Amino acid sequence: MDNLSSLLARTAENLYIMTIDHLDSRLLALLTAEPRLGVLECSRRLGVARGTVQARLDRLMSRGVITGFGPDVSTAALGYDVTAFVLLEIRQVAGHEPVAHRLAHIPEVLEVHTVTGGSDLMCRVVARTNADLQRVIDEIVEVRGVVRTSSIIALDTPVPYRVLPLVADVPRRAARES
Amino acid sequence: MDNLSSLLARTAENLYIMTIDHLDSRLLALLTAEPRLGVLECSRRLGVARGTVQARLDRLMSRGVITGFGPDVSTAALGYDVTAFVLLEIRQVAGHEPVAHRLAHIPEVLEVHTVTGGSDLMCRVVARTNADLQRVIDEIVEVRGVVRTSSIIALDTPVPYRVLPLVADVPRRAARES
DNA sequence: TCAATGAGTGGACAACCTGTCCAGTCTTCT
DNA sequence: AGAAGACTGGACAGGTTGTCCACTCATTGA
Repeated sequence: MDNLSSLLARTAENLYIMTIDHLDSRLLALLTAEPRLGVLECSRRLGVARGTVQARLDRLMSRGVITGFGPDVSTAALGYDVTAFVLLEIRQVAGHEPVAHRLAHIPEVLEVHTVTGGSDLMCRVVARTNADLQRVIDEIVEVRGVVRTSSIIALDTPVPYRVLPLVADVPRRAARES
Repeated sequence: MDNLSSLLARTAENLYIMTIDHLDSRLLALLTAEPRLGVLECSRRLGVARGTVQARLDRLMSRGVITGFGPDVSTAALGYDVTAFVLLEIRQVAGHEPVAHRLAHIPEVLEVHTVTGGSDLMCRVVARTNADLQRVIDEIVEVRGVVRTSSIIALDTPVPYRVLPLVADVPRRAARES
C-alpha cells in the first residue's frame, strides 16, 4: 500500500496539492451516488475498516479536496428554468472587484469569473422566464462600471456539472506516471 | 402558518414548481453552512420540532428542490488550477447529442450546454496548467462533429457558485406577491 | 538487516441520533 | 361546525458516531 504522504506534491507555486488514490476515488464516487451514507455503511460497501474510511474522509476534508456536503439545490425546481451566461465589458479604471462585488448582490447571479478574451467578466445567471432574464440583465447593466453585456442562453444541458470522471481519472493518471 | 400545499404552483408547461417559505430557506442556509448537521441539531438551531424539520427536508427532497448532498470536490485541490469555458461550433447535420455524448467521455469536461449565439455548445473544462489546457482542447477538437472552438479562460472567480441568495429571495418575492 | 513509521484492522465503550410511532393543539378552508 | 394540514412534544428500539486500544503489515531509511 502506498504511503499516503507520498500523495502530496509540491507545485511550482509552492502550494501543496493532493493526489488521491483508488480508495479515495471509490469513496468519493460512493458518497456522490448516495450522499447520506454514514461512515460505517461506507466501510461496509468499500470492504475496509470503519477507521480507514474515517481517516480518509478526514484527510480529504482537511486537504480541501472535499469542501463540503452542501445540499444541492435545483434552481429549476424553484421555478428558475432559464440559465444564461452573461459576458460583461466593464470600465477598467477601477478594476474588476467593485463590479463583481455589486454583481454579487443580485441573487440571480450564481457565479462570476474574470475572464480572458473580448470580455472582462462572465457570470452565470438564472431567471424564471426569458422575460425575467431581461429583467436580470437590466439589473446587471445598471451596475456601476458595466459598459456592455452580451448573453448566451443555455438551451439544454446534456452534461450537467460533474466531477466524478475527473476524480476517477486522477488515480489512473498517477498510476501511469509512477 | 401557510398551508404548505399552497406553495405549489402550476407552470405554463404543466409542471409543478415549488415555492419555499422562510423556514425552508433558513433550513437550506443552515445546511449549506454546516452540512453535516443532523435533523435533531437543525431543529434545535431553527427553534422548531424535530418532526417539522424532518417533514420539510422530506418535502424539499421529494419535490426535487434538494437533489442531493453530494460531496463538493475542489478540482483546484486536486491540481486542476485552470478553468476555462470552451465554445464549440459543430457540424449540425447530426445534432448536438452525439457530440455532447463524446465530450462527456473527457474527464476534464465538467459541464456541457447547448447555447444560443454564434456557437452551438459551451463546455466548462479544467486543466492542470495552461499547457495542459491545450491538451484538453486538442482532445475536444478531435471529437467528431466539432468544427471550431474558442476558449475563454477564467482567471479568477470573485463569486464562486452559490445559490443561497436566490434561496433567500424566493420567500421574500412570494411574500411581496401575496 | 533492523528499527521506525505510517496505514490499516478489529474490537470495545458510552453517548447520541434516526426512523417511526402517537395524541393533542392550532389555524385555515369549505 | 367540521375537516384537513401543519406543528408540537414525547416515546421507543436500533443503529451510528466519536474515540479509544492493541495488533499486523509493508515501506523507508540508517
